[in-house]
Amino acid sequence: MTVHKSEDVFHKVGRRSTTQRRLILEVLKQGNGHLDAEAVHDRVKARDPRVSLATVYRSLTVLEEMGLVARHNLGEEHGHFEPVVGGTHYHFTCRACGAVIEFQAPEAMRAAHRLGALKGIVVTDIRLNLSGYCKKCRNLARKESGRKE
Amino acid sequence: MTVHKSEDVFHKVGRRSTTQRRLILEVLKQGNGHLDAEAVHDRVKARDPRVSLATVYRSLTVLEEMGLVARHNLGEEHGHFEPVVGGTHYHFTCRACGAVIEFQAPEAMRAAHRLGALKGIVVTDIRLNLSGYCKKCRNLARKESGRKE
DNA sequence: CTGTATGCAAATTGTTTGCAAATTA
DNA sequence: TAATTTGCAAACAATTTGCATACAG
Repeated sequence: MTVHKSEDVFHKVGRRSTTQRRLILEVLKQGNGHLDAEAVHDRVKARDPRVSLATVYRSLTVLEEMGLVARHNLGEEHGHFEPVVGGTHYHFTCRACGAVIEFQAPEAMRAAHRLGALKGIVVTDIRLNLSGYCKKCRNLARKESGRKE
Repeated sequence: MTVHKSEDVFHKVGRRSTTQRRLILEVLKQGNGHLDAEAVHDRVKARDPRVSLATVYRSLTVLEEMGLVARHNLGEEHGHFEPVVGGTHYHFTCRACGAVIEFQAPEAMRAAHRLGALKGIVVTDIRLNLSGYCKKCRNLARKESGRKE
């Protein structure tokens, strides 16, 4: 009778529901949605100082396997995580201020799948990452010709 | 009179043209196009054993800054590099055999730029990575439900 | 010659892992 | 109680960096 109590999601996949895991998931949901492991760790520590970074990583992996969290390599840097909520969306990252803007791109999906069909490929994952300058930083785009940071 | 001799590309940006840098660039151009730092190092060492991995990394960075080489995070793993040759293209990576297939996607570019215009964003870089199963491995797609590797 | 580039090894960063103790079911 | 999960610290992989030496300009 497929129950849907949030504490139950773990049991459904044969994993234990622990304080840490629930806390981490909660932090991710409340966060702006693009936290890296350390950011998650910081926020988690704020509520329970004894949670280790290792546990954060392990839990993120579990949550990812459960399909509750998605991992992104936004700026080609280290990993960022966000809770899986609504439909698929993609990311734009501002090279100047680091702001992340999400957007939908149905065309991209359609194109990708068309391509797949064309080449006999099964596309299971589409990752579309744009980068550039957001409205605020647009003006700076010209200036930045030298080394950054 | 903008000269275009290959040895000159370095001078144009105020960098020295060294044996190592030229060798690394050459290796990249001759490679299948998606080598990681170590693969580059191996191939370079085959021709000159004293070239260090550090130099490979430093040179790849330089070449990237010069726009001669592009860095990709294909399977969300570590970096892969390929020489910048023709037009823009994107990558599909097979989750089973690791094969990388390049493809064009003009629609994606158009969509991305349209989006940019729409939101007042300047898009300077589009990264579209698909993953799934190539024609060969398509059948395996079903099987893979458990842990991988 | 002057200074940038290299080699080597040590340092960093991001992430994973072994093991004993704590916790969940 | 039995089996996961956690914490801690040590292990790792990928990449970067300090410094003395080698080489390009």
